[in-house]
Amino acid sequence: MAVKSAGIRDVAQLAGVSVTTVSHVLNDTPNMRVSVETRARVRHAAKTLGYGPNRMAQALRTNRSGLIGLLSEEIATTPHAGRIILGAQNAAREHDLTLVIINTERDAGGTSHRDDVQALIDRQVDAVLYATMYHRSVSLPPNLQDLPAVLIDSTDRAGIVPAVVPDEVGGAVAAVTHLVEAGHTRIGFLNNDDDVPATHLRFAGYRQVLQAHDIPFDEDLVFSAPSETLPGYGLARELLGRSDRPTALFCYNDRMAMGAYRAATELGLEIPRDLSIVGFDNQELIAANLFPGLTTVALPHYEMGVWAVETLVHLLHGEAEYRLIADKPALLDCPLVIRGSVAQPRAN
Amino acid sequence: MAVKSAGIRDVAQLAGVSVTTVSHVLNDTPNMRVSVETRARVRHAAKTLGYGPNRMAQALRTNRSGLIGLLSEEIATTPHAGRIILGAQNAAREHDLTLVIINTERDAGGTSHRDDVQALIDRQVDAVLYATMYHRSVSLPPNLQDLPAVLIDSTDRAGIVPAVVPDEVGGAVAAVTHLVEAGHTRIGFLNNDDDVPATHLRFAGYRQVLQAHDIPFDEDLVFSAPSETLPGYGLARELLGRSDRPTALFCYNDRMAMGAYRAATELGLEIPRDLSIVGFDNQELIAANLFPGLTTVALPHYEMGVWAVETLVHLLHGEAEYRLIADKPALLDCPLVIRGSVAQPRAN
DNA sequence: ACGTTTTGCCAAAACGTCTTGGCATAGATA
DNA sequence: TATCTATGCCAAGACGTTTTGGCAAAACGT
Repeated sequence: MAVKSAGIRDVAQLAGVSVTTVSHVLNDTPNMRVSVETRARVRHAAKTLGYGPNRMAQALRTNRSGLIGLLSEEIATTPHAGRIILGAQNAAREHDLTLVIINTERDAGGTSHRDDVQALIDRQVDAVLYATMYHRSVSLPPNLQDLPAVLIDSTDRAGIVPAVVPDEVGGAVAAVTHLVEAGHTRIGFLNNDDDVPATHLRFAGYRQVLQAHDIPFDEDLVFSAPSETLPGYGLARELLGRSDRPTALFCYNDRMAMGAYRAATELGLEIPRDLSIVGFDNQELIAANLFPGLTTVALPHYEMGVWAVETLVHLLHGEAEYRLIADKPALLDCPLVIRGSVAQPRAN
Repeated sequence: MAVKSAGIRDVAQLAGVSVTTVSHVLNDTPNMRVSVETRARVRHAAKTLGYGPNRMAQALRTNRSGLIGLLSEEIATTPHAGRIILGAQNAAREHDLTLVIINTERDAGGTSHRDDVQALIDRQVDAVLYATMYHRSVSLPPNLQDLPAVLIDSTDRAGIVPAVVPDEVGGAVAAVTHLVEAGHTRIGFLNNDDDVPATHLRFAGYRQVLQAHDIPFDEDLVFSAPSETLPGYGLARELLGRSDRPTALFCYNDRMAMGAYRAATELGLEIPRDLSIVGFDNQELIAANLFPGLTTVALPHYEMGVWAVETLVHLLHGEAEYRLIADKPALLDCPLVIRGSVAQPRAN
């Protein structure tokens, strides 16, 4: 079945040179001394034999496996992880690296995470990507310091490892600005009640926009609850039932927005005529399938995957200073995705 | 940074034996001849040094990399791919194999898929998993025959490669039976209109249940449209607007079911009191977030990932005959996930 | 006591590549 | 012409394992 493929020796023989020369030519060894004709002959021979280097032998000799490990929480639960993988994979391929994936449990106690990292180290990965399911601050397993690493969607509590996270504030600013520019001034905010960065940062973005537009902040317009559909429904029900109800809602995430849709329907409010809504996360399955489509903010999962791999490559090539990058987490843009849930407020 | 770890030589030295002996002991080489005491000494030495074998050297020597490639379509688009990855990864880990993932484009023309397979071969994977995004029949790139392979969620048009797919008929039977057992006899079916296996098989399951329960098949209760929310809404609207409307709906997938929910709401039908609905796919984001939760059929993505890896392992160990397995695709169970969208039909 | 088997261990080769330190020849410099 | 430098190439060792074929010593059989 598996056909034994040509080795460097076969190429050497066909080209009539030594293996040394073949290696030099195919690797473009800096300041090698091989005549132009010989190079051509070698390249030709390699091509006709369909030669590809044996990665294992290469790895053994050079001590670089070309593998990079992606440690990802809960791959299954969310499409987000998928986009990270996709971005990382594409970037890796660009640099002739191979992505190996290990799933890890979110809140596994004890040495579980350390074991996962160790599993990757045992497999000779050159570096590791550590991706969490949502933006938060983590304390890292100690053995992660044994090799280059980059954090995705989380920051190192100790501030030692480079990290990339979404620009939550910017995303919230984009969302709320969109509402303000449509003419809204009474904008409710259905926030998450977990103590995670996103909670505070999206709220900060919300306030920032109000202030920039001289809209007074009204704390009666801000409610918090677990970031699920049902609590979102409950909150929206309450907020929209009031006589001085807001004309627009900014929701912590798309699931809460989904709940708000239901509340609006039940109260006889038509979206976006009577109520504008903006979500966060751009969960296609929800946002694109609601009626009307939910205008929301996209998280840059794909881009974070790419960024992380690119950064690793720089690190591995020694082109970048580890500490320098680790200093501040990189912020990636959260673009607004406009669908159909925002309109001008109805002239009373 | 990366600490150079102990090699087999260090272990040998510490234990006072030759590397040969160490290798034998640690690999449990069949009918090796090493005294019990020596084994203990070697094991102890290995442990104290924290020895782990260099996989690259191992791979080079044994010509087995321990890598298995997962070629997956459109990782990003769907959580389904995530569950396949998760299952495959867990099973791989169980067998001390490492999963490397390559994303491929769904309908990429030309030699694209062949190139993807080649990329994996070039990376010395021992075998490959080929996963498609939804159940269908494919023609495989020729170089996939150069090494063991298993198909996930698709079948080989040529019938050469082993495959595992969901038991669509069984799933549909479970869904419709659930409705029948709740007392429904007028059950509408909102089907997909693509010519893919699932379309025909789920329909077959639907008919099968009717027949088994002596319920006459009424073709006016079966509608087809693209399997999206909006078409689902349209179909449901039409079907439910009629005077002799069905008391229950079986939907091709959860998105169509989501559309049906909306139609029901607009027509003043309360789910499940006035209308029972069963979906297919168990897309958590939709099914768990609708009101009430959607009873639906789960696809065995995780299980297919596991099955595929297990099968590969058997193949690699030569414990199973390739042709034998390839003969018929394996069918995996599609269990019913009961939430809140089914009830007895209302006594008129 | 002598051959034979079994037990316990090891030396050395091999896997396919990269890399160091050469050695010739040709051209340049004196 | 004699020396020096640059050019073009190669032999051989190393990376860390596994595996083959052995060799002593101990155990066994007669």
